[in-house]
Amino acid sequence: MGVRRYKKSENSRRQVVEAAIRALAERGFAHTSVNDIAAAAGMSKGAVHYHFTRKADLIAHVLERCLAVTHDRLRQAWDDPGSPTDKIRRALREMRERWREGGPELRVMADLMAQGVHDEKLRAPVAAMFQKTRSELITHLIGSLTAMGLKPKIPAHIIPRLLLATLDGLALHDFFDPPNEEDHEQIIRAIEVIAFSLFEI
Amino acid sequence: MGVRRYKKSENSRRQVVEAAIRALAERGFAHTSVNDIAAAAGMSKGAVHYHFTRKADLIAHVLERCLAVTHDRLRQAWDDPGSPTDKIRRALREMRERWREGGPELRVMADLMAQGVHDEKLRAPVAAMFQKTRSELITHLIGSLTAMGLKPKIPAHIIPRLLLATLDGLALHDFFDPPNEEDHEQIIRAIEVIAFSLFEI
Amino acid sequence: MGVRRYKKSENSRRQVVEAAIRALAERGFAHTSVNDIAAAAGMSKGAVHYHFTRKADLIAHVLERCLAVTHDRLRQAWDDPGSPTDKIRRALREMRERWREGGPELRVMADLMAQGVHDEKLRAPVAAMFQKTRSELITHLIGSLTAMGLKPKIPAHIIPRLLLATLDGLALHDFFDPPNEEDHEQIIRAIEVIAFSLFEI
Amino acid sequence: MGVRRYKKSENSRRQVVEAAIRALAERGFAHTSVNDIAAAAGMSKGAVHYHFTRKADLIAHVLERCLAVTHDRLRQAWDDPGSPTDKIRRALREMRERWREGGPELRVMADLMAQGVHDEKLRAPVAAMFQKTRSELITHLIGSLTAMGLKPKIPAHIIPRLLLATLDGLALHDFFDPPNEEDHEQIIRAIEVIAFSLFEI
DNA sequence: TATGAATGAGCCTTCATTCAT
DNA sequence: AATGAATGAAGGCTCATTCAT
Repeated sequence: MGVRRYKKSENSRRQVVEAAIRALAERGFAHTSVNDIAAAAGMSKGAVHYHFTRKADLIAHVLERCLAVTHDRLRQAWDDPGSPTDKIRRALREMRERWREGGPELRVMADLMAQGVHDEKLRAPVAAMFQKTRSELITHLIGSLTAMGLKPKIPAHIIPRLLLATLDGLALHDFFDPPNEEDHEQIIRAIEVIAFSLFEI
Repeated sequence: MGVRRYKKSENSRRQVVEAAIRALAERGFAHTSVNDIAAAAGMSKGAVHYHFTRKADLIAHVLERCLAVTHDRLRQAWDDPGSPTDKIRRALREMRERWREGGPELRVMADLMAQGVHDEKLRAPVAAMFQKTRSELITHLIGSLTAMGLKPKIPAHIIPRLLLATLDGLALHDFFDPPNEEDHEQIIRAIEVIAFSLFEI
Repeated sequence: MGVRRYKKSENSRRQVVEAAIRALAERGFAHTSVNDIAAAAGMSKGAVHYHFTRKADLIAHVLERCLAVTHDRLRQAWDDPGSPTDKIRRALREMRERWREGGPELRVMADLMAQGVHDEKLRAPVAAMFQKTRSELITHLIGSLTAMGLKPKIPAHIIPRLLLATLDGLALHDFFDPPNEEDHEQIIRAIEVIAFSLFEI
Repeated sequence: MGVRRYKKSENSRRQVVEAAIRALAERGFAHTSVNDIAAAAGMSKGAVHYHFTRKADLIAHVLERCLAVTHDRLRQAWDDPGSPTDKIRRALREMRERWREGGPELRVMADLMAQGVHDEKLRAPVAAMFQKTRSELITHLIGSLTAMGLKPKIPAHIIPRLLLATLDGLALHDFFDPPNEEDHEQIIRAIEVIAFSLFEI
């Protein structure tokens, strides 16, 4: 009952966050004002600030949401049946595909990542995002790989950093200079090679 | 006298561009105003606008310059003597180190990328930068590796994309969540593992 | 039931007024939002506006209340026992001390004055406050002094104005440039000198 | 020549300050926006900010100017010929008169004084104003009085504080509850009594 | 060629006020 | 009687751009 009372607000908050993601994906952080977000959400600027006192608050929630969406998809890919090798292949492929389609969440994440280099307010949430993603990956991927009897050649906690960095970096390069379909396939294969190269056979 | 005047202008333009690079590296595109650039150049704001009517014009010239400088340094690093394996190791290490310092290049690059994602005018020069860097790498690195009798497991032109993406991605991750000294060493080792894993032994 | 409802409303109104005084004393009119007052009253912003449609309404009631409270305290201070000279000394000292703490009164007073200077609606109540305080003082202080056989050198009704003005003025000066302990003592002595100088010996 | 270059700017700055005084006198600090000041100065908001980066900067200059005007008048009153007693009488009278006419400068000073109680940014400049006024007074008044062979009953540096506080306090009371002409005369006489009471005969 | 002055649009934020419930 | 949600008007400030000199 008490909860009911906040339902409407929760809906509005969600609306704002989703509108923000849309707006940010389209114009980028540097060119998206609170006004733009309000317009995208079909609200007044004041309403946006009612829900998120500072723009930074909103951005933090945006990142959180982006992360959640990303993780959901990853988890789903992982939870589908198959051998560990299949899972790894599927997960890497899935992540790479997601970047490629350039869905709003990814664009936003990439944008905020780059902006965060110079914007102190963005730094903390972006760092948090990175850490969460890594710990997610370490749980699934590394667990499975070692379960397969593969022994990492380098400290296990380094591996997610390396793989995610590779995927993130590829995403950026792809954005500016998209590979053709064939190259794309080769790149995915190469990622697999890389991933397995980090383990003793 | 007419010539002189022209020359003076050219000098001033260069001054402005160089000052802009310094300013952008320090504060980032989003936080660098024309005023900042003017101050860095020891000129008035009006003077900057005299040389570059729009801020975007100036940025384009900044990009051009950055590219040239970056390539010069890369080539130099490569041209130092040593066996091919040494060269590769040194080059990877070199690139990684440069990123790590968080020097001007990273910041300017990050800006360009972020801006380029949403600014069509910047997209082309950024893409050009990526391509040039790759072709640079392909010439040297792959050449050396194959000269060593190593046969790539994947199409050779994919390899620079992969390696550079990895380095770029790592740079970003490092920025937000710097690894300790030990992890850093492991990461470099891992990069080498990755690099050589792309070739048949 | 009808009565009850009315009563409850009165209580709430009082709560709001008291919370407003607390909030205003702490942050000052210019920096106290309806939200702050609502928070101080443990209510919602909407509730405050239910009781006082305009913020100005509320402020008017705050003034009224402040006046009453201030006078009560003054009277109490005066009614303590002692010789007339003692009373005067004690009263002056008392008033000065109260000002010195920089307590709520000073802040509320400062607000009223500042607001009153430019807000016609507030002018009348502020003037009333001044007049009441003066007539209060004239009744007690002057009464006592003449009872002591002291004859004023200037019309008696001027004296409270002068003394209160001095105290008010000193309070402001002290606020911005607090005297050290020794100077403070000297100032109190000087006030006494001043007070008695207005009478024939 | 180099000086000429800044003439125009100096003029504009002065214009802004004077417009600010007018606007502040009319509406009070709390209700005067940078926009209002710009309008009063016949400029754009941007122009005002060009000359005074922060509103606080402008206010500081406003206070300075108010002070200067006030001091000029005081000095003039003081420099006119006459015996020291005459000078003192004339100076006190002059100061009191000035408050009474309620010229813009005085209104502004009173307003900022009161606002300063709650506004940290205003505090410093207001405090500076108080100190300057006091040191001005101490130079003239006390010097003359002691030159007359009058020995202060209280430490000399306290005297300006006391006198100015009295005058400031009276000004505030007068504003809200103006005395009639006769009382006004009595008040001036009383101030003289007070001033001389602080010295041994 | 270069400058100081000025502009105007836009940004984030605050806040009194209104309103449906 | 009271609340949470939403609004819209300012407010201070930044900044690319223009312009007379």
